[in-house]
Amino acid sequence: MKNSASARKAVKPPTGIRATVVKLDDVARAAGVSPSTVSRVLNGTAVVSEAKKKAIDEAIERLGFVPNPVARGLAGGRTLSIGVITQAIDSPFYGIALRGIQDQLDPAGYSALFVNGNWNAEAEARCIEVLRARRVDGIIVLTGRLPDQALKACARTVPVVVTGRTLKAPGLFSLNFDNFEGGRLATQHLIALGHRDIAFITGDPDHADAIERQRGYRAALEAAGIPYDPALVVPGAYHEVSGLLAVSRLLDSQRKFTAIFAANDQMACGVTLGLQRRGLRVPEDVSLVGFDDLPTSVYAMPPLTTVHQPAYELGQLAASAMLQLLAGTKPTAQIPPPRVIARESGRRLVT
Amino acid sequence: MKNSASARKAVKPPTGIRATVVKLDDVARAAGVSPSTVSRVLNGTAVVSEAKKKAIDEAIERLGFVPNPVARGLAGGRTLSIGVITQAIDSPFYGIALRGIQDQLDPAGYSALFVNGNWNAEAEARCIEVLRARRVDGIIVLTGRLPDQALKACARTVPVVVTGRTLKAPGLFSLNFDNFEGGRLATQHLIALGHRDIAFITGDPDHADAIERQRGYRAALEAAGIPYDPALVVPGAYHEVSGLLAVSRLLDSQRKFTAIFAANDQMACGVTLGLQRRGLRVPEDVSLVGFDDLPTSVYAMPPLTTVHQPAYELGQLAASAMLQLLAGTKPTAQIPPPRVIARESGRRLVT
DNA sequence: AATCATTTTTGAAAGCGCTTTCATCGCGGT
DNA sequence: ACCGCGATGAAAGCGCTTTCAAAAATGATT
Repeated sequence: MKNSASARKAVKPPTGIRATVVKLDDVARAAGVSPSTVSRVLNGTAVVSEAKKKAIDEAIERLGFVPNPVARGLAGGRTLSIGVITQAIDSPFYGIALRGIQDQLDPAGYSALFVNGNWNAEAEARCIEVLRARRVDGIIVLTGRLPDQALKACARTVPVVVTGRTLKAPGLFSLNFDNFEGGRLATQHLIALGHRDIAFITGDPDHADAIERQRGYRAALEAAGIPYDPALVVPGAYHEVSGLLAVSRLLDSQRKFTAIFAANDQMACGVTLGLQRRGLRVPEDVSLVGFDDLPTSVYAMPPLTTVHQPAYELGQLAASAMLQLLAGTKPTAQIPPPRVIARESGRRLVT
Repeated sequence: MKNSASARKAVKPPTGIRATVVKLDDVARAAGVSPSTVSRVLNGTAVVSEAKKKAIDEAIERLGFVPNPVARGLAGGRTLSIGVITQAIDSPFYGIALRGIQDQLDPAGYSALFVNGNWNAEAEARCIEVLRARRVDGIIVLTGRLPDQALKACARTVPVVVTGRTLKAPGLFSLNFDNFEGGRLATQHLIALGHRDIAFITGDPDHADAIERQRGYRAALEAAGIPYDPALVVPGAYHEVSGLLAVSRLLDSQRKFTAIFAANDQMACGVTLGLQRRGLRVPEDVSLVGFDDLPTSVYAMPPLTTVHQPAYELGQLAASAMLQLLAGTKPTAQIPPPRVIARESGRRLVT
């Protein structure tokens, strides 16, 4: 019987450095106060006399005490962790946003817990369950397909920040980028360069932003008095191959065009390749505009003209809105408006 | 006095849906057993009679009980979460590896906690502290700059899987990609195409893999009897701009070359642009080979010949090795060997 | 200056939901 | 009837937060 005990002892201690973790009680003893008081200064839950506060702070410092987030989570509720539902952690666009989130959360002592929704409402619902089970203090949903209702319901339990849609509800803050305006601007840019036969490669029609961008395209056309021609609009799916495919469909259709607006940079990338495969060059033969302004787009061949979308800021704003929600203040963040970044893939039409 | 109590009650319940969470005790009561027994079947910690086991499973199912990971973490030790130290969550290469990790961990019920080391040993050390404070069950370190010693020390407390280096220690498993061979293969490929004046753009010299790739470059040269010329080797830093800069330095040096091997795809991307700025084309004037085989490289202009590095598998392997470590079995995973993917950026040298 | 009613500050103790010892209870073997 | 063994339950935490009540400090009042 003794053996098993000593065996366990022999297993745990080898922790190497600092096997014994300092806990709140140690601090309390060292500072000559009760654990409750330590907890109070730790959380700022109540007023504590200057003297004790100082003694406690000192003890914490001296002992190198770090509160155990797990215990805090169990006892208090707060786990100092924020769940982030991303659709694909390896997406070039969202990856940047995630970094923005982390950079904002870290200094506040919060950790982010990323889960992948894979553009699938059901998976997202499961993600929410996982996050709730883990007692996250808040949930940030990057776009996604969860019905608005589900989000609102969720927001009743835990603060929620959602991007990619506009939604009002208690405990819920939404942050939306003006995709319509972005699409309009991109198209207008092409029109200003003298183009009139502008093809549009749509994004995945399941994404609200894709639809908005297309609306922008139509609006710009209309404003310029150019009739909307469905033959110039080909469906894409937001990834490179779909751009490649789309452009070859476009070429096969025989409908003449001098410019293409692709609903995102990844497709624009595929478009360039598809064009080149058919002996057409960007921008000599066809002008091309993308959307997103991925970091790689600067180094595309040719460097891609595109609509800048502030992914990093998006993440930062979402995270700080969450922090505000948690602090009880009403977030007011706004995503900066879209703007087109003219590079070399677009050129004035010479007749 | 009563007020404050009722006030609190009035605040909590509005939880909306399923305010009352089912807990282990409820299951125990429903199944007519003690909490201990429920815990036992939950964890498979001890043998439980078929009858009770069935009753418990049924109760769990019926009540929709989900164990609280936070409580488990506090009580038992296991938190079912794995810390992952990544250098930059938005890196195109590591992003994919992260997905591999998640895809492997999720079905096992584990969650990944990502923290950024930013290629900085100090930051990584802090990451480890954070992860330990959060009581993660294991730590996966993707490359990084932490000294081997630190990792070994850490492995004494918690299982560690590290990539990008080869290291033996108890509780530690390492997974390394053969960068030397990759570099050799890439160079050899160019040599086989008839090139002899092959420039090399190095990666960040602080990364072990960068050095290995360069060693591979030299080895291939040597094997082919081509003298190593330092004038052909220019420093890069693994990102696009550095490729751009490197190539212009190369061009300025007047040293003639017919091919370039860039230590990663991102720099190759910058190289293409740099070359084009000087009126040179890939592959007509210069053949180019990259390293990594990023998903975007297929759609580069021209599609990039490169050394394939299995990022996704890397993540998967690391994660399953961790799972094995946790299960007490010795992981044996191996990263598949490098191979070059010939696309259009390399072409036979015509004299 | 002494007294009493308040308001603050503080500590004791009861959890949070689960795991894990430790002791107990049956039960077959001899 | 006695020993040993496997299945089970009671109870003691894990490290912290939070309630509740006691103690100390404050101020008003005579």
